[in-house]
Amino acid sequence: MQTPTLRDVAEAAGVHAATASRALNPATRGLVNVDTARRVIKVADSLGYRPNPIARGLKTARSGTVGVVIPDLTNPLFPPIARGIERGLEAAGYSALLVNTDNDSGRERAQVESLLSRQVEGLIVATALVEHPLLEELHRRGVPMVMVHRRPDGFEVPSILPDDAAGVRLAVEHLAALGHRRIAHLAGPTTTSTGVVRARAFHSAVRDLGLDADPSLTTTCALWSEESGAVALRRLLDGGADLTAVVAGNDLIALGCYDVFTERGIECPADISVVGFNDMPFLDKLRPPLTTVAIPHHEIGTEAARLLLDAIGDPTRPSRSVLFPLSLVVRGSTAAPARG
Amino acid sequence: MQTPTLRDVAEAAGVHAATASRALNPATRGLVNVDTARRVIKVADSLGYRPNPIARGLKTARSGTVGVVIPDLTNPLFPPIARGIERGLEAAGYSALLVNTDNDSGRERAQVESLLSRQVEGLIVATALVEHPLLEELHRRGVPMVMVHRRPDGFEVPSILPDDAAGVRLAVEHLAALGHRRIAHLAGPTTTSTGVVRARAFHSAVRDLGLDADPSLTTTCALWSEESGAVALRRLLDGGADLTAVVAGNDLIALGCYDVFTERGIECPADISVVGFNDMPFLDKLRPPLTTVAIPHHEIGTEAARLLLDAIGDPTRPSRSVLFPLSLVVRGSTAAPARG
DNA sequence: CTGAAAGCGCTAACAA
DNA sequence: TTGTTAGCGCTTTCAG
Repeated sequence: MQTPTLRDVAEAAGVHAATASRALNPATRGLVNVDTARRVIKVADSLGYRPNPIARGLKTARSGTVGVVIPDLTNPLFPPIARGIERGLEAAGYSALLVNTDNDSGRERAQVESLLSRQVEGLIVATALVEHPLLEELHRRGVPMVMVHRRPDGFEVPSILPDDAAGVRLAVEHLAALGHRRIAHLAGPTTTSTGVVRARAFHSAVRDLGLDADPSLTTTCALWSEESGAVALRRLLDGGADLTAVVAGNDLIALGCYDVFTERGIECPADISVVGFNDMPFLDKLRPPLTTVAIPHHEIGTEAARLLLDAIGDPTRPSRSVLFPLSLVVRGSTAAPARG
Repeated sequence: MQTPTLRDVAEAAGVHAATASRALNPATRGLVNVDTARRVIKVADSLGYRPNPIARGLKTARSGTVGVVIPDLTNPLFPPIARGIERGLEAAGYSALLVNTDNDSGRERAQVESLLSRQVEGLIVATALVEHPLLEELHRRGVPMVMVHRRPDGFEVPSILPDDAAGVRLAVEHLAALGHRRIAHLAGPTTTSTGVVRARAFHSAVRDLGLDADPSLTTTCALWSEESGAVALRRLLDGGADLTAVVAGNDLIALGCYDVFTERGIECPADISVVGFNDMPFLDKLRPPLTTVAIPHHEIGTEAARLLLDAIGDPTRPSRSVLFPLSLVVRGSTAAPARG
């Protein structure tokens, strides 16, 4: 015999299926005689009854699942967020359906449709390249939604963002405290909001701290990649930039700097200090271990889950966004400048 | 109006819902007049009809989903496997439901139950610590299943395994070719099949190649972790072991060796060469970049998906297992020994 | 080739 | 407090 159905339980307990349903559902248990309820529960238990959420979903249009849209699971940023989300959901009895989009808007649309047709009750979207029309359409359709690491510009959706500006400021303050005055910034692509926000924050931090605000100390990377970072630093150095420290747009860009150091015999941190951003895994294994700004991915995930559950519970609730504080992880790649 | 239902389509096309169903389902389309079918399809298309897989699943007990059970998504081993699985499934129109178990057998059981109750048609299990009873029970229940990176011992389940033995042999051969004769092995935990298999392969490789088969050159790590690796290497060194190279059970263990090198002023590869296993991300960024055995995770995932789809398609098909060839990625942590 | 009718497992009125 | 009756959206006999 296959997994027993509600009817089997009802029959075995000598009650009607509806009564069994009520007894088994904590929310409606109050409507049922305490003894009957107890009996039904016992029978269900002994039969190993598991409610079929599919059948339930068909009736209630609720599935107990939410969709999590991630551009690329192999990017170490996302797994901790995904785990945080799972953790945040499980207390409420929800579970997450993860999908990869590979940053392809066609795939993304298909995946989202598939999630929706599986009756997810809401979406957590962590994509940077989300195609706007899709998001806006979903929002109009009233799909509960939370964005992670990105805020849409046209409309109001709750979002969870790392406080990039504060993070960059931490990095610059740290370098300034060590005595650096000529700090360069290898900004992330201007096509990403993150890149822009961090660059802007860098400039205000430099200004506020009264450091050398030389425009020739800033350059932009074409991609968030090691190779782009290397290219950018070479460009700066070849242009004769006089710098003692670098704030990289993210860790990969910082890794690119390491490559240039090796290539040109530059000592880090003696000649140039470097700060990354993200605190990817294994950064502490580099030589020197990379100082970087850490993002609490797991907490961000948990919070995203909470916001989404809130939105599902009360769709009229005004959308609330949260900015997460970051912290600086000081390792070996930063030190006082060797020269004045 | 919400997403249109089959009835809406049928009505708009002037046919009965049953006919519309047949026309829309490629498998039954033959039973319907070609023109009618065409018309229905056109109407469905123009209405933006999406079949509700939940309703369908209720009837057919098929859901188009498979469950993927992963111990820890933040372990860089697994994301590429997950992506491979997704890729392998998508062609067949299936999608994957990912769950984390955190290596907790209670969680694992709960997650698997939840997957099953969501009508997944099969399971890809990548857990090392899978509690046997669960697996065996699932197997008895006839749940189609594929194991990744592990073979159950009591019963027959298709599994995809990296050819660990061949990988270890590659590592040892590489070191032998460089002139090493006294090679140590920091084995993974004996509680894991991987740990045991690699250790055994190490010993036969050493023997076959006529190297020094000194038992004092082998030790076992309590965990697959950096810290355990460091502890193990210290133990060997403190015991006065005379070695010029180390084959580590995996990359994390190799990283532990790096820590000991730093701690004790040992030069790598000049004093001691190290080979890892897995080719985690960013190993090329270490100083020195780690030579390691690479596992084709993505391909393994794709193949796992294929095997599972096969098993779902024909549950009687005899279970087939595949051993995946590995390759050695030579980087800077291995070189000829400095002394004879 | 197409329609009618039943039912997958569950829940939500409504009635008793 | 419990049972009856529908029906979620779809597929699948079974007739016609």
